[in-house]
Amino acid sequence: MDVGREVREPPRTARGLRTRATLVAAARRVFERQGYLDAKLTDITREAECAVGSFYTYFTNKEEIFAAVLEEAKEEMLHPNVREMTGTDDPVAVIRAANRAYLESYARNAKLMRLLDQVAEIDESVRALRRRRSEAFTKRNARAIRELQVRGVADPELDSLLSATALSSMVSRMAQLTFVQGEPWELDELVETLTRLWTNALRITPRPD
Amino acid sequence: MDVGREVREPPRTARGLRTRATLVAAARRVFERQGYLDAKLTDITREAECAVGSFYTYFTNKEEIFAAVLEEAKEEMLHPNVREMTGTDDPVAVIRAANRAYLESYARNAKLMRLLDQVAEIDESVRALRRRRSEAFTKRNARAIRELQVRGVADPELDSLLSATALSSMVSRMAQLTFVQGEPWELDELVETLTRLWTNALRITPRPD
Amino acid sequence: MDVGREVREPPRTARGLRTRATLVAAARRVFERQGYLDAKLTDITREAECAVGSFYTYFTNKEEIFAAVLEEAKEEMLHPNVREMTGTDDPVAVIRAANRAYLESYARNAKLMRLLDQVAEIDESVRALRRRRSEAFTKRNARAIRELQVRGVADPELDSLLSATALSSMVSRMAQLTFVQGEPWELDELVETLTRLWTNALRITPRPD
Amino acid sequence: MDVGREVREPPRTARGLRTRATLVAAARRVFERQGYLDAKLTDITREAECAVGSFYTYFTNKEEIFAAVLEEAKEEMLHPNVREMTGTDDPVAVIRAANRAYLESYARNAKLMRLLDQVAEIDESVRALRRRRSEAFTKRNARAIRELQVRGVADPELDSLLSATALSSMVSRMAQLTFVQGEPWELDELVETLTRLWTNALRITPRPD
DNA sequence: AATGAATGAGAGTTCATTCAT
DNA sequence: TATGAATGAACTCTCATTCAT
Repeated sequence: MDVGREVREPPRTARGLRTRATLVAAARRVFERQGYLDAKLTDITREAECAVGSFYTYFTNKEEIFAAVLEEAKEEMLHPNVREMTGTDDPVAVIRAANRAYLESYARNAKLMRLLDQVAEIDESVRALRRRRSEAFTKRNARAIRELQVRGVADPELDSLLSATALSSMVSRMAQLTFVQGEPWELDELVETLTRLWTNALRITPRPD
Repeated sequence: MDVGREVREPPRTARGLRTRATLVAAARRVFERQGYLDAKLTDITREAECAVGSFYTYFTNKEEIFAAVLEEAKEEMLHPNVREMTGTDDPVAVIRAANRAYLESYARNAKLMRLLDQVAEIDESVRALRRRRSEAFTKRNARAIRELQVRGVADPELDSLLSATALSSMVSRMAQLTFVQGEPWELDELVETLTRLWTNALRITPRPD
Repeated sequence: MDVGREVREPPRTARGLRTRATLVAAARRVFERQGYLDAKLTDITREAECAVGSFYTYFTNKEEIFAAVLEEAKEEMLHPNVREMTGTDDPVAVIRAANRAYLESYARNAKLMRLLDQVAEIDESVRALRRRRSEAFTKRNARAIRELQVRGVADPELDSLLSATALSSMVSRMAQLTFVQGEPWELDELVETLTRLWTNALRITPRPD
Repeated sequence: MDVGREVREPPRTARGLRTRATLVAAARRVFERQGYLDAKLTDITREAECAVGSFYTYFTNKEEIFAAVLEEAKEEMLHPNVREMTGTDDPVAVIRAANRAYLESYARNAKLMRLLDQVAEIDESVRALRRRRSEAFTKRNARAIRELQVRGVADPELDSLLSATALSSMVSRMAQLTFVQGEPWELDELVETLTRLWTNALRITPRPD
């Protein structure tokens, strides 16, 4: 995960691939069950039903297998590009769809998201990874806001990037509170309120036509 | 910190009080410098220039001294009741003042806030403490929103508690991004944009009078 | 032993001094019994009847306690300045006395010398230590040879430093063969033959007076 | 290497012979580069570009492949019988030629000699092998000394075997200091001084004829 | 109250050797 | 024969906690 760390060679045989995959899957279960800190290497190898030494055939340490777990789970956590999916131009509908998609994805991967929160507090490189991902998401939102401003349907006074960051923060933090911390909001309720706050905040006006 | 944990008697002598205070101060420095996890008890006693054994005269473990550090720093982190301070009834001015006060306080205590983030990921009781504090803050905000709705100057469609939570989340997360993660926003810029987003989101209308 | 290695603080109490000394004595026994490589830290603590952790109170690793063993044994291995002791000016007698002293000291410390041989092959810093010690010895001998050459009683063709090194090497290697490798030479026989070879080699002539 | 150790069958196929030879050559490079102790079996197989398992087809352990390396290098390290080569009867010339031959051979094989030193400290059987070799050499020298004594051209007081051992030790140790430890003596200087010390030591007198 | 040495469970890591393919 | 993954005993080192002084 860290730069300059020696990395193990990838397995050359089918058997090796299988063992490596078993270890990554076991690691994910152990991490989600016990948290990153309390997960010991032996917990992982016990869960994978293999010898300690086998761990070191594929990974040099806990960070590295955690990186592998994230790599494995990458697709599960991707934010879809909602605008294209919805096939509409109505900004409110697009924002609503995006919020819903984000919240549903968060709910599905709640355990992993919680894990990411924990590790991000400990490991600089995970923090960086996470920042890179959310930056991409935020920039897309900032571009969308700018377009709305140009079209004259959003508050032109707002800084688009800062606003996108703030509103994205609002949504992601609410997702965290709900699906990780266990605050008892309903998904529909969340989607509606967050969408209304978001569109109000941008002063999105009903289409003039 | 956790319920049911045996807790050390408070010191009875002046000397004891002094040693305890030295330890708490040293612990804060060590925690802020190394983070909670990397802070070893011996680091704390070395920083306090006292023997390891003395630690156990006042605390049973690291969690307990961390609780003492938080207790000590409580006042520093309080959010003032801005409405009373500003002496105005203009909701935008009040919100702007509250946001500024919050952000300034966060900036002042950035190291401690970062520490809290880290420990909250690890220790359930700190997570609970933190939730209690922000709940109090959020409820005050929810009440204020309700009043504005009653007065007819805020969007009546919004759920006041959920909105208060969401908007508070937005501000606190931006504080974290700026003062802990190091995002390069300016304080004034932040205050203005967040305040505008917040008041827009509530659709606060200019006073009818 | 190595430069730049963090070193443990010396003990502050009598009890600490005692434990440290116990460990060093135990280490010497274990090293002499099993050799440096086969001596495990746990062998040393078991021999010293203390916990593993106590080892690390005083030493950071095996090299460091080995250095302490050498430090402790330093005096035992010193080469006396024989010339002053013999109180004679007869070069043959002085050389004989020096050789005897050296061989007797080697015989007394045979186990330690063997240990030194072994560790010198492994640890650069021990090799350096050893070179420093024998250099001092050799330089003294070179000076003595030069004096004899000046007095006209030794072969003036010989390079004094190279000759001193070679003849010292001869003696020390014979000591090693006899007392470490177990070659069955008698001490007296060794003293006489080495002395005769040494004085012959320098062509020390009977005093002209 | 040790008696009673199970030894692998020699390879039966050409391919097997090739693999074995590759391993021995690789082992020598790895040993000379890293030293015996730091050479791991995987280092050797990696250097030989073959699988770990193949190692065990030909050797049972590290000692055995080291023995094979020595076997391979045997001829390189042989001490020629100089007397026959020089074709002269002048003892000084013969001794000079022998010393030069020895030192040149040592210089050529310095890396291997250093390796031998290291392994001899660790492995009893290598120590024995080495003793056998130098004994043969020493006995030849002792015989030569005895002849000189009989011919009346060498000090008759000296024990021939002990003297041969001592003088050989002197030369071999100087070779070690120079070509392994890096003492900066010149080859010619060494040859001359050692030869003079050696002939002086034996009190070799100019031929009476 | 203060001291600091003693403790030892527990974690990470290495690597010679085995073995199924 | 060749391959390289699998194994686990063995070792080093850490550090919270105890305890005698």
